[in-house]
Amino acid sequence: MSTFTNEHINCSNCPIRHRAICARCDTAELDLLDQIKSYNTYDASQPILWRGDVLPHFSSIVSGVASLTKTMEDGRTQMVGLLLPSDFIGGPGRKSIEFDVTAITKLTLCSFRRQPFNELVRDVPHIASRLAEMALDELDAAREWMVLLGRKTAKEKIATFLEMLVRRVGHPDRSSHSVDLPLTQDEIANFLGLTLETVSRQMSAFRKNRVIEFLDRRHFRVLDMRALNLASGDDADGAILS
Amino acid sequence: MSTFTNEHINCSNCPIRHRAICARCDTAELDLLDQIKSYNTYDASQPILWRGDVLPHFSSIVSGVASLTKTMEDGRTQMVGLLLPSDFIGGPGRKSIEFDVTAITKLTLCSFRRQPFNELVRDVPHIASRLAEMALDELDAAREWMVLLGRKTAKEKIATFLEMLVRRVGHPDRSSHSVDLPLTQDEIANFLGLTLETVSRQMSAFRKNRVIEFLDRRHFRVLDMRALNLASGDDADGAILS
DNA sequence: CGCTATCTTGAATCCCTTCAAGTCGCGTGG
DNA sequence: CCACGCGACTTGAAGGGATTCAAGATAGCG
Repeated sequence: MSTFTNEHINCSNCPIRHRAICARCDTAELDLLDQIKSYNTYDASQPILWRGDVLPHFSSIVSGVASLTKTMEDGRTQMVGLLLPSDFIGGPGRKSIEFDVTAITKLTLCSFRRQPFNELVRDVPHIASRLAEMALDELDAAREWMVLLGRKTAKEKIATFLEMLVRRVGHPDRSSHSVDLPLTQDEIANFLGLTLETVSRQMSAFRKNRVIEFLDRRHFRVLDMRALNLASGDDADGAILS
Repeated sequence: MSTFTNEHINCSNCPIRHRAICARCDTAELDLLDQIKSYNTYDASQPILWRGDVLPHFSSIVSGVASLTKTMEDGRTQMVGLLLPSDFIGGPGRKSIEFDVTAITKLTLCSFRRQPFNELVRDVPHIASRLAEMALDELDAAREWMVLLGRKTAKEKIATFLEMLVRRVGHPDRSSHSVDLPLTQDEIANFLGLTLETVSRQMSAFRKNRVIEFLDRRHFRVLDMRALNLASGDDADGAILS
């Protein structure tokens, strides 16, 4: 089970205060949210929700990484979302969830009770419009990922994935700092629609060509960002090479 | 260019009145929308927007079918959305669009001017919350499609696609009525992350096995819904079905 | 220091793609 | 009226990129 945290973090110190559902709320609106919120923490690899589960909360990720996956009857698994801080789970008019949610790293959620949260969405435009905006951002990201899943080669998939990691969890000062790689190769395979062997082979190829280097299994550094960009297939002149 | 339609359809007669962005609006709110709306029609195959275009409107599809696609530099194309009546284009905080939008059939859009629409989203909770809900529905659908693109075989992709058509554009009285197939096999291939040859082969296989039959190129009938459900990979055993 | 999860690498296989050569259906113009 | 042309679809054969199967290497942790 998850650990309920009595500690009631003050919103003004919250690391996702200006990116999450509450981004545009004033102090009065934060008070309303504060009355219905609670915190929960999960360990790495811990399941949070199963497909079909009733959603007791609308939750925001405060820290850590979670995955959204769907597994077919024969075991084939596809990750359909990588949830990072400020990403959310649930929504108005949603009693249950369609996917499995799993903590990938140690995780903290800020959760709002469903019923009163729905009322806030109904009554507070700052929350409803921010939620719409965030859902549309996620929708664009999901559609971009559909291009990767449907049309990119294994090499392009890996390059795009590494690029995304650098952009989303990398240090602002790009190449000189190491990037955290929170996923195993098996999880990466499920994210990219590949097998773990193919992920290993492509990663090794990038290592051999000195495009990336690994400090340990969980940390890598980009040595040649241009090569990575070219390999991702998203670049105009990327098609000319490779 | 699109044809501007002077005809000002009354919202109360609108075919998508209870499914679109305006679904929860009262008459006063409809009046606000009415003041900033206009209608446009497009011919089949006509481009509506290109990737990167400035979005002058937030638009709802009133009738017809449109596609949302992304094409890579070397020509590989992936459809990332099939827009049917009540689906929308645009959103608050979106000045431009990330994908190409094309009319697949003759199409009618109901469009709201961007700036005043954004103000309505900001001020009218009925609109903001409905928009959030619709965006979340689209997000779930996109994630479901990611499973198809990442993990399903060609046969499963075709079966899932046909199932979806029956559900979304088919007659309520399932098997006895023909279903409209608005896409060419090339477009289907781009939707499913396949080639048109593979689409043709799999369709032929279903035809030979008498799972479906074609009345003409644009209309088919499902002869064996159970076989289709089994082939889609979504059901444990195909047992529980309508 | 050994156990186990994770990752690597090779070889064979397979599903889908690619390339090629048609057929089909329909609107148009001679 | 029907031949023509063209877009859409079909079908076959060859090829290839990713998977599958199978060992083994590595590393993180007790």
